[in-house]
Amino acid sequence: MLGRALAGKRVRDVIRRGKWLRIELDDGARLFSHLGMTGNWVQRDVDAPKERSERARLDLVRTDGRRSSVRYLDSRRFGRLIVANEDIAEWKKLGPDPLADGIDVRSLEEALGRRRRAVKDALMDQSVLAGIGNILATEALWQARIDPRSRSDALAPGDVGKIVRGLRWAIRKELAARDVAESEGWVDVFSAYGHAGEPCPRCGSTLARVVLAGRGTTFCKRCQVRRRVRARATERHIGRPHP
DNA sequence: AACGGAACCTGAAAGC
DNA sequence: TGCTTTCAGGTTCCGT
Repeated sequence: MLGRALAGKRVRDVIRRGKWLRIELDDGARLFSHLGMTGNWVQRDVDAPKERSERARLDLVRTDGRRSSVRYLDSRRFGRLIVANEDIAEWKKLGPDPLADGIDVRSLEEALGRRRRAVKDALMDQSVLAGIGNILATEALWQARIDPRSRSDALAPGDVGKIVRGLRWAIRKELAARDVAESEGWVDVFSAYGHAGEPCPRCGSTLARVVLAGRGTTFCKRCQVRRRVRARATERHIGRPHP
């Protein structure tokens, strides 16, 4: 399956957008990889034995002539590996990638203003921004002092700017933690994520946990303020005096 | 169209 | 010491 489509070919390009990786081969075939929750690519010796959660391996010859083996590990099997001859739909519908493209406040404002879902849910929509998941959305909204349950279209002027700064802060923090952890283990640099029941690092109030769009969501009820849609009277609701 | 909830899996940690 | 429950960095499908 994978082997048949890939064997003997040369890797032309590897790029990441959001949570997807695209490995392009010299004949135009592409291998798409999504890690799901527990997926990971690791490098091993060519002779290294198969590991418990190993789902795939690519053995290759590097440009310096050395042989190398990369293994795809994924205990929960939520990740995906897809071979195709053109870009897959999941790839094509990805929104701007914060690192590759930057975040444009105006277009994010527009995308969020079109949705009525909870703002945290909207931020995790991969067509809004590529790569934002539960951690970054949770941390960014904590930093922005916005209640994650606020409706996306209820954000006030200036809120999207705060969210963008929150996202940049969260991404920078997470990348720095990655460097420290050196791919092994997990460094907890989070202010809210995973700290439900503990004091908010900013105001000391106890962090709350709710479920939003099926995902655990931690936030501070005191300093993350809920935005509400302004109650706007429409002609249907007012104007005509009852007889 | 858009929402909530369940399903897909395995494993670690907490609860009893 | 077990046995059960809960939770997990994500996405997709299904019913309302």
